[in-house]
Amino acid sequence: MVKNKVDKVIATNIIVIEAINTPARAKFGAKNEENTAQQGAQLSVQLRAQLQLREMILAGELPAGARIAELHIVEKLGFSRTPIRAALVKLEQEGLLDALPNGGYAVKTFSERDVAEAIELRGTLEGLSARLAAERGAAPVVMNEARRCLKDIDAVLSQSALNDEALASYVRLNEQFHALLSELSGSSVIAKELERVCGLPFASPSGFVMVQANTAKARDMLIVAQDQHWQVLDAIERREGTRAESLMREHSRIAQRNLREVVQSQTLNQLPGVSLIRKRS
Amino acid sequence: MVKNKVDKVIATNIIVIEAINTPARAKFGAKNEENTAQQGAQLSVQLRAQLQLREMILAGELPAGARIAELHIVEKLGFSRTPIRAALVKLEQEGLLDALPNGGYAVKTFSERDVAEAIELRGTLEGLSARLAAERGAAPVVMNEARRCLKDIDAVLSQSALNDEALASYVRLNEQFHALLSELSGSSVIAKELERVCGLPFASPSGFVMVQANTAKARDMLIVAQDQHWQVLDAIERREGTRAESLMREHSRIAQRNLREVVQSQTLNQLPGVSLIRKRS
DNA sequence: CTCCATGTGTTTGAATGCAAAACAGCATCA
DNA sequence: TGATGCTGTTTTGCATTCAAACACATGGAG
Repeated sequence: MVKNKVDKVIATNIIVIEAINTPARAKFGAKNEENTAQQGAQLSVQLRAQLQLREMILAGELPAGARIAELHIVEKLGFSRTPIRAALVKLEQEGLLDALPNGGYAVKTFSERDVAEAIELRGTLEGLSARLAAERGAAPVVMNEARRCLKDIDAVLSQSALNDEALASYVRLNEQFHALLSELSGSSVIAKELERVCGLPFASPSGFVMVQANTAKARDMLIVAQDQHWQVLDAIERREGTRAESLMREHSRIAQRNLREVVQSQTLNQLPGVSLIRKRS
Repeated sequence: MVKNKVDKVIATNIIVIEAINTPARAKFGAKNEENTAQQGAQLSVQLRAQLQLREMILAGELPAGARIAELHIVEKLGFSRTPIRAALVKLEQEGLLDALPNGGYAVKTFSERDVAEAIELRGTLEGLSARLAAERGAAPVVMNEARRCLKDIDAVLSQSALNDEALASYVRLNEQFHALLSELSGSSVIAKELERVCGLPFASPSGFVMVQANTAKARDMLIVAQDQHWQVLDAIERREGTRAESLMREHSRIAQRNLREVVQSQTLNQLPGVSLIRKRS
């Protein structure tokens, strides 16, 4: 699974942050090309342009708020204008670019408040999904998958100190659980919308998984999150819709807390996506 | 305001239904072209293609679920392939088309359940918006605009029997109020997502406004809805977040009820968009 | 009779050429 | 000195052309 590449940045206070909204969208964009195991080999030019552009934007190579000229991108990526135009349209719909009045695009910037609202939005949608799953009853197979996923997370968290690869496992399993959760409602409409929202920078369920590696505090945070995971499944099983909804909303507030911590510690400009967050509205 | 054209269909039982998701999206698509008063005159070719295509889809001219070949559209609209491709991409992101595995698109079909979920989704998002407005406090100017809008609706509803043009006024004002509501939270992120969801067929706040013209029953329904409008504003003003949220959720269930009635009475196939709703999953 | 292979035609994906519109810079006039 | 108009350059929007992939059909072989 090369796909689950995780960018790690060690900041001053031994804070490890993992931000992985890239894979989620990559899967989305490449939905029809699953047969190509090679990364950049057989994908269509447009898709490659889209992926590379997103990476560049998230890495901050294109200055936030700056106008993007097609020709510059053409020059930079070496593709023709047609697929690049298509990629730009896709990225605009994805929310990473703004369409300018007289043509062209600009790299979108997000205030801290925008990010907070995106997280709130995700919590609300996941809450809706969980409530519907509880009210309608969820498919047993998916429930079993979810339970199994949580058991795996339990196993990862059982160790008292988490190394980098344990953390990577957590992030992967966490993504998986949230994906299963959006499946539990059986609603493709909501699942699609949820997928969209998670594409916004840092709104992804594992957008911030912050760990102060040596202290137990960070692990404790994950323990709390994992308890919420179990309780949500329990609520869904007992058909307690409101409880399930509340739990998912509260669950998303962990990300809110992490967001606050991240913007306070200013040292993290290397993180993919932070360059898009402007300090003050 | 030619833009607010309303398609009216008189069915057997003197049921008048107004469906207007076209103008809302048109405004969205043409956001940067407000200076051009003429309808089809100065708009870019791509935009015209997009609008015409959407109209054709909603009118059912393209068979639901059928594959759309670019060349057919080119032939039909007379534009070149480039702007048509762009329009297709936009319409796919909008949710009216599905991208097929090997290129090309298909007209998306919606089960009754899909539509119900879209409405539920809108209710949830409007609820979130209302709650945030209440918790954070809303901008007084927007609140005043909203109040004024509701007073206008009151005036329309004051007459005991509603003729067609009164109904059209209601629909217009209703759209306006819901737009103001999404503005009240002050969240561009949520507003944007709400706009997206309202683009789905029939998920728009006035997606169904059903009136059995001669009976008082339909007018009473609007009276109820209007009361919810006022109560939401009241809740926001009193900073009662949960109440505001619950009200908007319940408000959306009026649309659910209308949906059920519409699909039961089978006579309405002329309505823009109904052809996309398939009977059984 | 069935199954596989090959060829043709249709369809999308990508590239390039062309024209029009927007922006920047400069010069001229008030 | 400031504002306005003109011109040249850049940039986007649209059309057309070229190439490659897929689907279907037809023919041959087992």
